[in-house]
Amino acid sequence: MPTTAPAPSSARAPRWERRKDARPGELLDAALELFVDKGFAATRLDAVAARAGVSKGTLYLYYASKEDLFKAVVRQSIVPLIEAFQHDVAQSSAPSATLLREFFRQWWTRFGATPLAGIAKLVVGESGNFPELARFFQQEAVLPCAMLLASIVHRGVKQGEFRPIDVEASIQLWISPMVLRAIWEHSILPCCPPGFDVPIERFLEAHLDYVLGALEPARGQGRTS
Amino acid sequence: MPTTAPAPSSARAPRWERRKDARPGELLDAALELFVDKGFAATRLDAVAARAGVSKGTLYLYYASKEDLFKAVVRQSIVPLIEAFQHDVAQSSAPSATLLREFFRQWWTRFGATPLAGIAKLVVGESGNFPELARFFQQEAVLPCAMLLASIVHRGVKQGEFRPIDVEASIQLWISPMVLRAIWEHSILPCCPPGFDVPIERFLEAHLDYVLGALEPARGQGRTS
Amino acid sequence: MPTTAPAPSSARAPRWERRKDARPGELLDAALELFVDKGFAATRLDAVAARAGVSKGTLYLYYASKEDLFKAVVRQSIVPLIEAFQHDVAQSSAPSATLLREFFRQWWTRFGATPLAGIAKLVVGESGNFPELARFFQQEAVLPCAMLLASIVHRGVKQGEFRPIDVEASIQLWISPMVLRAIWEHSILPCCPPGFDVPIERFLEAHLDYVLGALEPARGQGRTS
Amino acid sequence: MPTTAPAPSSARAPRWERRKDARPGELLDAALELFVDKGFAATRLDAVAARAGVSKGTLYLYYASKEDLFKAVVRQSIVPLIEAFQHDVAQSSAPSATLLREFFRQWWTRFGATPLAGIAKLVVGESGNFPELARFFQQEAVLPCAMLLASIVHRGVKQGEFRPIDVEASIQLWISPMVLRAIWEHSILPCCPPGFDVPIERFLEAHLDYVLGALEPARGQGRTS
DNA sequence: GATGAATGAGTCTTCATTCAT
DNA sequence: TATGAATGAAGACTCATTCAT
Repeated sequence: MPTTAPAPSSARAPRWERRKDARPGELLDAALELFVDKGFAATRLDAVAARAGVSKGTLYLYYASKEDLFKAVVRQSIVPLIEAFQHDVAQSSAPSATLLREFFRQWWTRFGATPLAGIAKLVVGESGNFPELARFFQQEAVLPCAMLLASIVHRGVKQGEFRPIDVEASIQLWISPMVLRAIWEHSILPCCPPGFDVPIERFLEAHLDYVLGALEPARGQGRTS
Repeated sequence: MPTTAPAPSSARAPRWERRKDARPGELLDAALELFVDKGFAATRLDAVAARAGVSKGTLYLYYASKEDLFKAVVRQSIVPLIEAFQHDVAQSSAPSATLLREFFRQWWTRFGATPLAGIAKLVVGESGNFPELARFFQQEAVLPCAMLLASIVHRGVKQGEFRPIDVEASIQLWISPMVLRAIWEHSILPCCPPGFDVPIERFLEAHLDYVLGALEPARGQGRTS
Repeated sequence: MPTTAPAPSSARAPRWERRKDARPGELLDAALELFVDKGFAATRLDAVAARAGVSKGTLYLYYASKEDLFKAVVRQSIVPLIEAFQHDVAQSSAPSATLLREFFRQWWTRFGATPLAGIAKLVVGESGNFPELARFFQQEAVLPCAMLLASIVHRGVKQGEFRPIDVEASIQLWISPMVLRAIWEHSILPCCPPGFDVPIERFLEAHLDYVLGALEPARGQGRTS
Repeated sequence: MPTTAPAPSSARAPRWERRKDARPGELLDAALELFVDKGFAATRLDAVAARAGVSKGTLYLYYASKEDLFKAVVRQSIVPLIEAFQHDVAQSSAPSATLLREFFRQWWTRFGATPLAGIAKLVVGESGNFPELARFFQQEAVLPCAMLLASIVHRGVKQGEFRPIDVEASIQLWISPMVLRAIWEHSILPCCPPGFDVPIERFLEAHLDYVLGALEPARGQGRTS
């Protein structure tokens, strides 16, 4: 026979590969995208498996149920990001204003522009069905960020760099635009011709302007409301 | 007609309690609560019917499908609220600062503290599955509010009451805390012992402080960022 | 138009009928046959539904799960049969030997030749997976029968019609051939060219012979074993 | 051969613990227990493998399928027991009554008190799904026993030790208590507080009493039924 | 109009079996 | 030979939708 067909033993692609270590991460990645896009109930495990390139049964080797997978997706997306953030940000002795700038810019880079933004939307949307995830999110993502921001502000006030303010209210006010913009980019925006289109750079710039303006010690103390 | 049949409207007890006219609203109310709480997929029509006090089949006399009902819930919750808001707010010739205060306070009263807040959460959560609803929401709820706020600011600037600013960015920044707080109260907050607890009054006060502070014409013109 | 086609409104057979009251019984009958034939795990609900002439979903209107259906099958097959047996048998003041004959003949007519025989086989086979059913069977079927038989024997002994014996052991010995034959006819026999073929009449005759022989008061007291 | 490879058999620890020869038996033992307890369908091969201390894949090195394993369990449990029984019992020239006693006592020792009792329950329970096993059981276990018993009785009758009787019916009647008791101890009894508790010794004693009583040649010839 | 029994397509989950290692 | 990760067909169960009453 004149054909030069390769030996059948090595030419055939294996029907599947054994990738015990890599699988959990791949599954979580696939699941994350779909859960963020469609929510818990509307995500079919078939789709997750297909996207991860495995069969449906394989999912169950790593996660005991759809709910389990869902919780793992949320938990494992949050923890490493938050830890890195806490570790890296605000460790310096730079002026508090600089730290604040850094905080918001980093926040966007690390959360707003990453899957965590999708997770925020997801947790908000599913909180009615998975309250324990909402609690987890609050404890492990929201509060750490808020505390970090609060500590920067407190330091600035103590050192006279900032004027004294209502820190708790301010933190909510200042984090909100970041969080909502992140959520928006994973929900409304992909569906719509954007009404206003403010690029993130300009958005951040304006935000920092206002925040630092409000903290400026020189400014007249209080205003009649 | 010679028959002696009694007048159908009043002569005997009706076989069913209620009239055709009141039904749609009652169904929408029941559906709204459940959709907001659980999302589209996890809401069962049985539950909606039960809450509305009708049978499952009756739903189909008024809405052709679950999706239809869902869209009706979203649309009919938004439209009247927005219309009333546009009509009532900013019709006065009061100082722009006063108008602005009024805008935010009314916003909270009319949206933040009403079912619409739940709708916002719902639309954000379901945008992946119902992009046309997201578009509708953007067009009918988000943009009108944004335009209203923009018009107030523009007027203030033109009349010299406010200093000139980046209006588009500012609007996003200033609406965000309101919207996110509204969403939060329908998602994370009901599940959690609140980490920080800032009452809505204090929250609004601080917010207005910052917004008006940023618009104050007296203040130093710009800041290097 | 010259066709005489019947009016379409009345000619079409309805897609299904509403038979709320009759359904549970029909479902149980269908399930009984299949469970007895194949056991719990190997019986598919599709098959039960098909045999009952309904769709799979209809099963769940009446029984919450496969297990529920299974338990209902067992429970509701046993109770009426046993009650009728207890009520009808051994109410007479006939000679105890006559009563005894009647007991065994009725037992076969009412149990051995009815679905209950299949249930016995089924419960025995599934006892490992459904111990509470085994307990139920013991309490509601086995013990009542045993007590009835015991009471007949006790009466006969007290009245001098029977010689005294070990009642408990005897009851087991005397019920066993009946029960095992009943089980056999629902298990091994349908599969096999029967090795020995003893018709039920001859079987009962021999059985009664031995039982009454053993109870005969005239016979020599005891035998060296 | 000049290689310095160590002798494979003893020089290093084998990568796997056991040898090919012992495996099949160990697998069968593990499978027997589980099949008897749970039946065919409800027994998972995982569980069998775990109990045998091997991996699931290993099962397939010895048995081509679950069904294969099942049949092997039944077949290989029966054959040796029956063969030994046939070989040992009824080889003597003792009085027929003694032989009969021996038969029943041995039957209990060799079957009633061994795994074969579980097999009987299993085959009865699975006969609907595995009729060929039922046939096998009938041929290889039931009939041999019955023939053995029959031959003893026939001999006794021929030698005038027993009175003439309906042998076929009697055999069924006399084997039944043994078989049913054996089945019972592997099904209902483990689940229940026993209603009556007759120890096996007393049970056998009573049984032999009746059987030998019925065979007593002295007794009045027949009885009207 | 109103009901709710009946339907059946759709999804999660299990598990016997295969096969790369 | 032994392993156990991967497969995929099969089955229980759900629930939006229909329709006889």
